[in-house]
Amino acid sequence: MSKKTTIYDIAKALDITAATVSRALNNNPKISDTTRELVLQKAAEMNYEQNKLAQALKSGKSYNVGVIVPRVDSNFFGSVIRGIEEELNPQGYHVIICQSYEDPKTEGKKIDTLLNAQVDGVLVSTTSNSKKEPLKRILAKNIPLIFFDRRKDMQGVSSVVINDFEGAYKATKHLIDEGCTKIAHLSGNFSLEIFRERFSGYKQAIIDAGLPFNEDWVIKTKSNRTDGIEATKTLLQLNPRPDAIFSASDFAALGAIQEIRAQKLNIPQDISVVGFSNEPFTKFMELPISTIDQSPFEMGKMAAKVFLEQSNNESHVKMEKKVVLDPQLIIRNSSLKTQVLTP
Amino acid sequence: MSKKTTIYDIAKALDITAATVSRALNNNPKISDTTRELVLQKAAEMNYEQNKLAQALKSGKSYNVGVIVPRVDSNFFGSVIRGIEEELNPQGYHVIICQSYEDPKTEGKKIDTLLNAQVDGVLVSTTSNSKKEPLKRILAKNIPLIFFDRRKDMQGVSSVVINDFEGAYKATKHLIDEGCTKIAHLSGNFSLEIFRERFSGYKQAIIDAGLPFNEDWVIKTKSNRTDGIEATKTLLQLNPRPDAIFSASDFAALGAIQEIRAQKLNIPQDISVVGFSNEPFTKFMELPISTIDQSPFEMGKMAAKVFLEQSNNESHVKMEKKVVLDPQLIIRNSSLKTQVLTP
DNA sequence: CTGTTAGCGCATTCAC
DNA sequence: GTGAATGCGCTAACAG
Repeated sequence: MSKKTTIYDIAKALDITAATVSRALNNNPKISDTTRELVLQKAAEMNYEQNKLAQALKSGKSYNVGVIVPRVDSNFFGSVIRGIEEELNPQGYHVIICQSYEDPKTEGKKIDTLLNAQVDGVLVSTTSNSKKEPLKRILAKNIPLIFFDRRKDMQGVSSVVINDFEGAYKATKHLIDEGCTKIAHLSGNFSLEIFRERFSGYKQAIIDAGLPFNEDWVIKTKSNRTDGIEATKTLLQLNPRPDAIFSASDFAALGAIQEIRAQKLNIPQDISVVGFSNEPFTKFMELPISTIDQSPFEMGKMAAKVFLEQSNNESHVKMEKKVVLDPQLIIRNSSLKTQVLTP
Repeated sequence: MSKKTTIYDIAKALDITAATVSRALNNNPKISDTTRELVLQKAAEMNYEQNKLAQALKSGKSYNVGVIVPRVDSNFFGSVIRGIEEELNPQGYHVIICQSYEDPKTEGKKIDTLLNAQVDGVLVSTTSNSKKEPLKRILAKNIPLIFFDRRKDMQGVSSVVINDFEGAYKATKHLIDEGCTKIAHLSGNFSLEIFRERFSGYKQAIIDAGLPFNEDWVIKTKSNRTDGIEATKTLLQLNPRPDAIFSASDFAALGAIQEIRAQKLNIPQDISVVGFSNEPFTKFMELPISTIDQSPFEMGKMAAKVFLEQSNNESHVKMEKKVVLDPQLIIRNSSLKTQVLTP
């Protein structure tokens, strides 16, 4: 392996100084076209490649941003990350991925190692009970911190989320429009704002429609199939029995559907179901599931854009920007009584 | 914001020299326990945090590894990345994610920027026609290069893949065991080794069973639903009609199933279907799809382990390690004629 | 326009 | 054991 060539090597070869080489390479105006050409040519010839590390140390800018998500192997976060990467890479930034595994302690650790690594920004989707201290350490260093999807109430931190209230409202309203009057709700962990909001949207839609709100019809579940099944078992024993289920998660909705069918009830005739997240499988089912799309890809791009803005903002005034994306209701056969969709 | 504290700051505070501080912080044996304690305490007190960038520049080790995948928003690659991250993070490495979008040119660019960023290793799942030059540039720098899932034939490069031949063979054999004799194959892009291997495995299983191999029953498709539908339309017009379809992709298998049902044929009675990849949706379908699991998580962990080995290998002997994971056949109702599975 | 000097923060010689 | 000096590779300030 040939040792890597530095600007000194090419300076020596051209009998000029390293500073000049640097200038040529960085399109510094204070340099003659001829020497610039010379340097560029020689650089190419010698297979010169800039050591970003040295540049980073010197400039204090690493061109790395850290992204912390609970997990990367989920459709939602995968898509968000794709959006982030797609937006940041053309700007010369690299994306460092970290997983918190929903654990606040791990999250804190990852934040610290990212900080050590001198990242230029941190984008995070928080865990259900993130500690603020590590997050504050980011701010203390004047490094842009952006929340996406799951935020925490912190001054000076921008966030990109969807309007979970609105999404839930739309879903519930849709069920009401389809003639449902006894709408149950599979809710999530209330320590996460997103689930509180979805619950509120659900409740508000019911109240706005003049329907009675029934505590018994709200069941907390984890976002998985088995919890959806269990909760639905409970719901189906109720009297009167709900005629619709709005689930705050697609996976729980899937469980609901399976349980409903196991009990030989018809969807959507007997019970309509709407999920949340637009997981890929909801579209592929034989009975496609109505759901709320969170546009994760756009969320990622938007989070990246907000970071870039913040990053380029020279002034030391902390700006706090809240971007709220509009969720989209996707109506499929699991909730469509009034007409049949053509696939 | 207080300026970040360096080893000089803490040296000054203790009236010793930076070198000593560095030694204390790095558990260098040549230092007295007392001063070490003193330094550690002061460091904590002053909120000292090591600047990995400076360390990286000095040591030549960035503790960053680059991972290049066609896309990050797929279950398979998401899981692989999770495995990689899970294995590498405890060792102090950060994972930088790049997407090639299946484009060899983009792939080359990402490789170069990763190289500039001084990554300590590159793990890549190649595109269908990756150029070797950028990949060689990695090797030329003596940086470990590991292929996973999609490899390229290159000397001195380790790889972690599954045995695609075996997977396809198992799937086809299973269909034969179930009594199918006219087995069609939805194949993928032959410029990717994985699809060539799957085809070979399919063909071999048929030959080994003494069944006739029929060219017409092999159709090239992209890994998506619509291509699966189109190909299946063609297959169903054939005479004799195939009684099974082994698809090299779950998405194409899904399309096949939808088309078969659209034509009022029964699965698996009339036609059995087996996919490939164990995408999450295959399990959730009302008619769960038999498929081949590629254990992406293990693949990621293994790729990371191979990197670590290679990285710690002091000798300049290039080692080439090939890890081949065993694919697992997952039998579900789309191909199970002989008995009914309890879910 | 170009050369000189200095420093980003750290770890590693070499002395003592 | 500890201090002094040096360099990783690059860029910026200041001269000229």
